[in-house]
Amino acid sequence: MVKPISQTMEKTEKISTEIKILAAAEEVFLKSGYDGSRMQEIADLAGINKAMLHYYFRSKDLLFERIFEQKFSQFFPKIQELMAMPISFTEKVCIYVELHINLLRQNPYLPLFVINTVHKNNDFVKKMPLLLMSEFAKSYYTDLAANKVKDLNPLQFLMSVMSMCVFPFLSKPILCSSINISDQDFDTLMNNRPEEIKRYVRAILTP
Amino acid sequence: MVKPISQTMEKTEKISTEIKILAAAEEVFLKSGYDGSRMQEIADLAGINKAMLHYYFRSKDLLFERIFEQKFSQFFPKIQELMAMPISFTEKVCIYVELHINLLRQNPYLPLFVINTVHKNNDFVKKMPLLLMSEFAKSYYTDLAANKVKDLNPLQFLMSVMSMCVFPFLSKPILCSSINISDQDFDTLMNNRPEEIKRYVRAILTP
DNA sequence: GTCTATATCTGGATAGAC
DNA sequence: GTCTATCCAGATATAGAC
Repeated sequence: MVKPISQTMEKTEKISTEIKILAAAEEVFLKSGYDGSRMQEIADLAGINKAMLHYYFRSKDLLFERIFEQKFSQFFPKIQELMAMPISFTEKVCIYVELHINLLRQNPYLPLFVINTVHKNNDFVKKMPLLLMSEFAKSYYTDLAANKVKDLNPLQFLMSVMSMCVFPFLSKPILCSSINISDQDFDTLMNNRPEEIKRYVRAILTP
Repeated sequence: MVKPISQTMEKTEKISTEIKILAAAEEVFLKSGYDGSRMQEIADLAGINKAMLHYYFRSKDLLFERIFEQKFSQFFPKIQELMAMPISFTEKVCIYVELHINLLRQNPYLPLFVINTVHKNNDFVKKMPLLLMSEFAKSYYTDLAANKVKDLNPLQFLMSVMSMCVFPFLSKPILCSSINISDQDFDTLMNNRPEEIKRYVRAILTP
């Protein structure tokens, strides 16, 4: 590694070039993906020269990897504390729904970006620790033993909950065109969505 | 239009070049999208020369449009007859689930292809007639008046049903990596999925 | 560290022989 | 209709002055 690590943060007032590049790269890559993004576009947005991108990150591939690893870890909300809480499976799922939808409302490009990248090269995902499902499943079986939830396939169920959270953001353009609604309408829809999903979750899980 | 229309179908035994190109283009574009696809790759797969692609379809854009329009119309299952049937809303939704999942099992690349294309250029979707939602909603309100279904937001509900059908195919790589399952395991999961979703649908809709 | 200029390569598109 | 050869724009990457 011959990459410089930002070492002049305390001396200068202005934001370091490295940070500016990372911010610009994030914006461009998230909106357009790897193939659709141009180094020139990133340079323009960062207000610097194309050559600087290579000076700091060597290649488009390396810059992209840096962005992806950072964003992928944000794709699912943090649920460690959630799992440790002394609440029922149903309640955990309800809180998860709220966390995930709020996260996606703030990062609407995240799902398509992550899915496309993994689809093209699933080596990316192999490096990531992803124990979300199994953590949830444990909690489910505890409550099943206590007869607090209906007997079903937890994998299918959790897949369904995630689907209901994530898919609307992926299909937004089709949805808005097909039923002719505006961006504001969509936002209200997503604002009401956690409550709606939570009703479904309770209807499905109640024994 | 100076494009030749395949006129030698009845004389020759061999498949016309136009058909071969379309088949190859479909495969490549579906797997890699517009940006990720190369004209050379399509030519190789069709077993012909790159120049022929331009002879028949003039440009990459036009060839892509041709493929997209054909595939987009397949993205949602045909539901006209379904709507005309004298069955309840709940039953219609259940049949829809089965139709859509079977369709996607046969065309697993379709969702990502359609979503990416529309995301890049939503002019594509504007040309398409998409009255799936409103047809379903009408049926819902009929049954609501007869007290046969619970009172809820039909748009949110239908969005949820579609999410549960489509999203697993989009997230397959992440899912398989994260819980460490094989392609066969995924296929069994999708084989069982319609029954599982139909259980959820009944639990949510039953008053 | 930052710039300009340039090298190099890739990929879509065309010309022209057959 | 089909091919080979080639053109040319656009994009990544590097060289070298400051």
